[in-house]
Amino acid sequence: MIRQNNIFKTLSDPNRLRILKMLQYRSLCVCEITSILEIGTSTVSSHLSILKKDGFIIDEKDGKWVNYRLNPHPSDNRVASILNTLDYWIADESLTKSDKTKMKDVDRNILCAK
Amino acid sequence: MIRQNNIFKTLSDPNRLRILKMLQYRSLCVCEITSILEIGTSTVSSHLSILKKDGFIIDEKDGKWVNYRLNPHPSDNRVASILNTLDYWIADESLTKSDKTKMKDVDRNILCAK
DNA sequence: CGTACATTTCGATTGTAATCGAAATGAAAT
DNA sequence: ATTTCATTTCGATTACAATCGAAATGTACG
Repeated sequence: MIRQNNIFKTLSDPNRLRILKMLQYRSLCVCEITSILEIGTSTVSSHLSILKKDGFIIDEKDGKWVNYRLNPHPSDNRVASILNTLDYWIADESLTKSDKTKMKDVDRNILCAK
Repeated sequence: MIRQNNIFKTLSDPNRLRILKMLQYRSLCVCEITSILEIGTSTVSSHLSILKKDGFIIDEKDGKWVNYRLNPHPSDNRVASILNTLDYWIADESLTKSDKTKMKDVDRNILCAK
């Protein structure tokens, strides 16, 4: 099997879907996402680079932080379609709901300093 | 990670996408699909059961054959959306084009008898 | 009912993606 | 410029999905 440039592949991972749902509400830095998903920082970074490669998200440097947010102008129509109707495609189940709750309490200044 | 009832997961495999594209044109039995994809029969059967489980396709018994075709009435709205605009979501690249060509020459009566 | 044959199920193998921890990178501040 | 700290990259491990071949199932037909 040859090519693997499949947006469905990118959307097939539950943690990547959780990230997209979180970024609906506001942009987040890597350490915030790490704290909410409770997986390793390097794993989160890897997921973010996959989402970025396909144009689902963009990154913005802010000092020592890197903020990620949903891409407002995706070049791929299909990516734009998904992002415009994210709640239609990705159901709001218990996990994404609790992620949302956690987002309110997350503070990168407290959180990310070990 | 808990749940894995993800239609994107189902759509993430290239062979399953090829199957959906082929079924756009007409229904096919397992041995025809096997011959076109050039992978094992049991593998094809497994892909078909995954596509069926999520409601992308249905099966119809026809004697010793089982014909598979696109589900005309999916209960999941997202599945219906994908199937209604399949060419939008799945680009028609070289592989799916050659699959289409092969479909014309495939005859289950010649093909499936070893 | 027994043979033929399409399909499915099962068990094992292989390939690939997700994950982790450590090391490297890069930016800010002292 | 050196330290601090967020992030990324790298290498290795683990988990899971795709694949295969063999055995089981089910249906038609003689």
